[in-house]
Amino acid sequence: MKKPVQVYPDRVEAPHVSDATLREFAGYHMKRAFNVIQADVNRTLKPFELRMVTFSTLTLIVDNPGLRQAQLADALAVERPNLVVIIDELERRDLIVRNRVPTDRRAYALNATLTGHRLHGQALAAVRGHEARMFRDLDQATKDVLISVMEGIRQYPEGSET
Amino acid sequence: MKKPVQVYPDRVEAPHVSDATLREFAGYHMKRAFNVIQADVNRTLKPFELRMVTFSTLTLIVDNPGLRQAQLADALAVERPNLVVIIDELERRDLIVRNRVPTDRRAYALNATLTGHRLHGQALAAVRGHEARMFRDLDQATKDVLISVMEGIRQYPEGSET
DNA sequence: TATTGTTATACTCTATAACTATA
DNA sequence: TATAGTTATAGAGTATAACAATA
Repeated sequence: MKKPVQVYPDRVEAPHVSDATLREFAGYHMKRAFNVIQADVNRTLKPFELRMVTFSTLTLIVDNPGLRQAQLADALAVERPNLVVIIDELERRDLIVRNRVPTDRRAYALNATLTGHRLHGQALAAVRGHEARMFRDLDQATKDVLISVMEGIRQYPEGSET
Repeated sequence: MKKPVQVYPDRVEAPHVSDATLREFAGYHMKRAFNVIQADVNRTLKPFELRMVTFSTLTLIVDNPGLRQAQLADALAVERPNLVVIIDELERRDLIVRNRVPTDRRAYALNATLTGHRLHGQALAAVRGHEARMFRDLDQATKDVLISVMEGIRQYPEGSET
């Protein structure tokens, strides 16, 4: 079977696009790779009607019963107003509940329901499968290096222009 | 069947939030790191009134004179419809021009103007500064590993669930 | 005064269907 | 019929200001 012939008659322009300048930037490669990962994880979570952010949110609530929204927003690096709609969605699906905190009536303590725990267990297994798929070519040492580099970048303060 | 008991009596608040489950995922770390990078590069490009995507687009046009929009969209991994507004923006600012291709009147050949070349030169220097800032703690070997890992992930085909 | 959660809003990014004009 | 560029639209992600209730 032969390649489909792409005819570009007396084309002057290059048939292949050079991205030599962009390729020097690690940030460019990260964006491209992250898009692939994001798409794959969302595909993976689709059967559970979860997205990356709703899965992460549910995970933190499962792991930290009684968490408040402000703490959660901080842990997820999500703005408080944006978290509200995420919490709304999880609560509407009866995966979590907002409980009033008796000692501070401004705040809510967030807890996963039984349904939430169950769904989370299933989704977690699926996400682990996704992770294995995405990083199957990496030995553990390389993956550890990758994670420690990401960790280092994440902790740069906002205005760290030295 | 009884409802799960939701009692969290005299909890003040959890003093620290555990993200132990999420931390096992390289994809989670990548998201967080990429958000930091994205914010920093956009801050860096603000003086030029460019964003990450408009900078990348301008770069490819500078490096590949006469590029067509479909090739560009493919190279940037951006959908064709989304590229149109990006090209519109760059053209409105007189950074690039759409030239008709005489041999194929459906297509445009994209070229940077003198203004576009100049702005790109300045922006490129700034982005190199950003990159040095973000990855200042990495030796070149580690950075090369990072890039090759990202490259590998990026090239996974859409439905590669093995 | 400050904080928690909320509403409203806006801009960006991503994705798909369908149109037009050409090939 | 297929392709290049376009229009329209919709869903997410991200960010800020301002408000009510409470501390």
